[in-house]
Amino acid sequence: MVSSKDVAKHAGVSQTTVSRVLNTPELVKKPTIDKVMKAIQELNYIPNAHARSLVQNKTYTIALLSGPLHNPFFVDTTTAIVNYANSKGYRVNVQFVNDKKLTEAYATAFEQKVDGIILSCILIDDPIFEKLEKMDIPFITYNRKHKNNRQFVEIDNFEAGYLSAKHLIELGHTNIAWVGGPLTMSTFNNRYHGFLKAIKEYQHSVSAEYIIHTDTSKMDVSRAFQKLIHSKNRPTGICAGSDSLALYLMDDAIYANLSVPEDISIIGIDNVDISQHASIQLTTVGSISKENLGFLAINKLIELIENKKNSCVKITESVRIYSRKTTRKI
Amino acid sequence: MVSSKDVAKHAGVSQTTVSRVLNTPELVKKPTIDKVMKAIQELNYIPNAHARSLVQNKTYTIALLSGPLHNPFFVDTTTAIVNYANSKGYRVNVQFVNDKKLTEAYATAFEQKVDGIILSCILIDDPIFEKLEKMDIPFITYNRKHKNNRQFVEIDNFEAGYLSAKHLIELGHTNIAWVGGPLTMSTFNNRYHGFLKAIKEYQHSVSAEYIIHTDTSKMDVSRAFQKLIHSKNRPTGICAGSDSLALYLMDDAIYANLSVPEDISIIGIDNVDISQHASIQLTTVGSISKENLGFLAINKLIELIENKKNSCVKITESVRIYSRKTTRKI
DNA sequence: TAACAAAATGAATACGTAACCATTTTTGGT
DNA sequence: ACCAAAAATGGTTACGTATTCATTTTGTTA
Repeated sequence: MVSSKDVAKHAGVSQTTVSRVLNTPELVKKPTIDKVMKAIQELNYIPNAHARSLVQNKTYTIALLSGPLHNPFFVDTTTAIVNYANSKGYRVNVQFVNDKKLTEAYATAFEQKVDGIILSCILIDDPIFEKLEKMDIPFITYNRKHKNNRQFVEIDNFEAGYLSAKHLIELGHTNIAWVGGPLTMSTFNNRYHGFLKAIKEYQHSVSAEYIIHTDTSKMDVSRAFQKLIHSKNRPTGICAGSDSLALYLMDDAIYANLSVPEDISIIGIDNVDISQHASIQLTTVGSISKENLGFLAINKLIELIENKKNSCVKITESVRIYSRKTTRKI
Repeated sequence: MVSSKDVAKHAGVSQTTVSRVLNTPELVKKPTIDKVMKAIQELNYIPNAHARSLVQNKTYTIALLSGPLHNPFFVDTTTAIVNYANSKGYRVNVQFVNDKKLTEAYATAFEQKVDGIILSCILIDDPIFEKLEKMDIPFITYNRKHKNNRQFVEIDNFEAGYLSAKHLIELGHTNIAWVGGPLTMSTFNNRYHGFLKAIKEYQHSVSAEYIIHTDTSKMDVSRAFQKLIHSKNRPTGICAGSDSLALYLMDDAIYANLSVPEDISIIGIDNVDISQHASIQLTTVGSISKENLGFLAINKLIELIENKKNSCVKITESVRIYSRKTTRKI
């Protein structure tokens, strides 16, 4: 591999000068710069980022621990995160974490000595959190958060759940189901409690007979759906804990020969990009702001990295209903 | 930052021994291992991957230059690539490349001294190709390929285009449009020529009045669609150059109050995961094999990296029709 | 032209690890 | 108990860069 020493020799200067040409050319005479640049071209020299990291203790690398892309929420956030980070000169190490081997994912992130970590997949009570804090690397969570989280970006999950239920109630639904993910995740937890609040507000007229907390895999959701539609008192509307779940439910509904929303209304939360597609037109609750949650988070993370200010970043975006075609008056 | 030297001092051994405990523990006595491990725990030591890279000239990092995730094809491939690479102990540096700043993307990949590069975004005539070869880093393309490509994984694009047109012809369509991406990309190029072949085979009875090669952005596709439906002789079926384009076209069709497939048939190519969703059920052409194209490519790339065998990898997967709900008899 | 400041360059070093070679300790066979 | 071989450990170096400090060259002023 051709190194800066090789370039130096070839150009008849010191390695120091080569380094200067690349980093502080204003300290180098023009003819010297030319000589060195010529040598760089001729030898096809490319500086080694690892060696630089070693001496500068700065890697220009960020670890992203994302949920899987079959969840469209993570499609949107991953895009926003990677693109913004790249535009700021950072490389992004991506891992798609299933909650099983989270620890492993962290390990590889730590070895890289990344400048920062951005993650979604953390549980309210996750023991990994303390390890993260010990690392003394800036990190931020988006979407989900830990109970002790100091840096996070989320939507107002409680309000989202509340608005979701209220939307169906106001459309006249009186038997509403909840299908959400594990309550160990802050998102589903808060959304569910928001949902409950709305139901309770209308307790005289509305009931939620079916509350299902399921795993987020397609199969588990299908199982939940089957349970729902074969129940004696089939709900007329389902509040899904996320758009991803809502899409799964729509899939199940259609394959069960139920029309959405004619036979059953479905509402999601997150307002993922794909929910707007004409073939889907999912009614959902999402951030008022157009800024993607991932963008907000990576933005703040890079600020933390570069300013080293220990300021707390706690962002909770307001939400609103995006009323589309998967819910209807009853 | 705590280094192996710190651990060594704390454990009363040499740095060499610490290194051995982590890499070749079979060469170290049990009690010594225990001492060292204890020190590692106590100091919360994590080895520095960059330093290791420097001395071993091996980074366990792969650069992935993918197309954007709003194209569902890249959702599927990115998932497959990242997950497989991680399972093999490789980190993946992801970049979502728009064709403008491709060069920049390569630059950062090169600086990382990655072990290998996996990329989709390359043009048939791309000048970057020679730089890539010069780098002497194993690389492989998936989906698209360069005219001189030695390592690639693709589907049989010509056949795919052919089957796509043939499908509509056999359904009785006689006025069929083509909406594809730039012919500078091997995919669209071959698919288009396959399409043409089918049209020509039935020349007496079928015509393709509208051939549109567009950019792949939503807006450009919409423009193409508008042109099509406002034409004097509106086609009854559209062969889209990819599922991504097909989905855009479906979106446009529905918003233009045209039913798919009642008013217009649309067929894609790629058989992306989302095309199976009950709300979409896109008829498409895709690989017969269940193995994702990205998986095949990363698999081969890691083989190339680890065996250093210079064998050519040229994989062209056979394709078939996946007949769903967006095309109909006429 | 001398004197001195400023600009330009170079030599040596550190970063954290693995690898190589040298040395010490242990083991096993007589 | 002794010796050779094997096992275990340590000292030193290299990887490729940026940085610090020292030295040389250039430019400016009296």
